[in-house]
Amino acid sequence: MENIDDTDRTILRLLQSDSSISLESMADRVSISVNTCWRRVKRLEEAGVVSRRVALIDPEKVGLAQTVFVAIRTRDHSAAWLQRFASAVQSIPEVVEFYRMAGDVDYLLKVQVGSVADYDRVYKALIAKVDLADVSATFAMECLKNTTELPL
Amino acid sequence: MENIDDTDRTILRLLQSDSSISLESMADRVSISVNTCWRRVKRLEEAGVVSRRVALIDPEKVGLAQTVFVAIRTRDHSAAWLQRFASAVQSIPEVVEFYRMAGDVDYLLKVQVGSVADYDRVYKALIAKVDLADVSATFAMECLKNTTELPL
DNA sequence: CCTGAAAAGCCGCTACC
DNA sequence: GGTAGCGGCTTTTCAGG
Repeated sequence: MENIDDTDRTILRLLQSDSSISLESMADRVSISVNTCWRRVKRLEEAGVVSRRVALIDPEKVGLAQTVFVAIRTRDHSAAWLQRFASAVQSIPEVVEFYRMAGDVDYLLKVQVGSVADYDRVYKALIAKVDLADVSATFAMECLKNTTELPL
Repeated sequence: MENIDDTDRTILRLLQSDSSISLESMADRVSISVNTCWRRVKRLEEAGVVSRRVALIDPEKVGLAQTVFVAIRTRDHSAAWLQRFASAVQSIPEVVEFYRMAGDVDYLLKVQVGSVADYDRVYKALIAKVDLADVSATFAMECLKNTTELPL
């Protein structure tokens, strides 16, 4: 999208903190009419700035409070291999984030599971699918912050 | 919450993939009445299983596509220091995730910014606030997956 | 063309069976 | 757990700047 002005930014800030807010109170806060506010929201949605509306679930309440970061070094660096590797990792639902990195770690995964034993299952599933040079896991002891709100 | 059955899990799966779904189509998919479905959703919300409903924003569309992971080793390990450190880091909006880790890295941050130069500003703000033994950043080159959906 | 007001219709919510 | 009605919100339409 070309133009995102301050009003849009305020709208986005409100929506990413609570998407169940009514158009009326949103319009109030932004000091525009309900209608104009509605059009802006639609425009932001259609442009893909707002990519989706979701419910966030408390990991503790569903027994998935263990976060594990997995640093991976690969043996093979060909495009074809990467393709296979990427789709294999993406299809694992416990892998909630997956990045190709700069530096000596090639890939970084964030895995969300219930226990260390659960992680081990994911680990085994991972190494069964692709050949990896080095896989090292670090476990989170405590989550001090975890937000989906971008700093707009 | 005590009891989360398969029906609840299906509801949660639907909600965390698209919270704008109507109660009607949700009830259909789960094969229960609209009323019962509504009651279940309310119950899950009140129990805090559904912690919030938010809009997700495409980082690329707002110029915040640079993800940086920051590994921190601390000098001081007292409870008072941790308190100060934690609230200082939590108040930085660019820090979207923040974990105390097991292993030789004490803390891991995920920082969402627009550029490497932006990260440098966050870095400077960070070290200005607290005394740290070691801060090392790794930059993500490509995001292959990033979901808020837990593996239920 | 864009904005604001107001009407129409749908859906969430409640109350009752 | 089901049904029906009310109320509020989204969405559309229309008039004015």
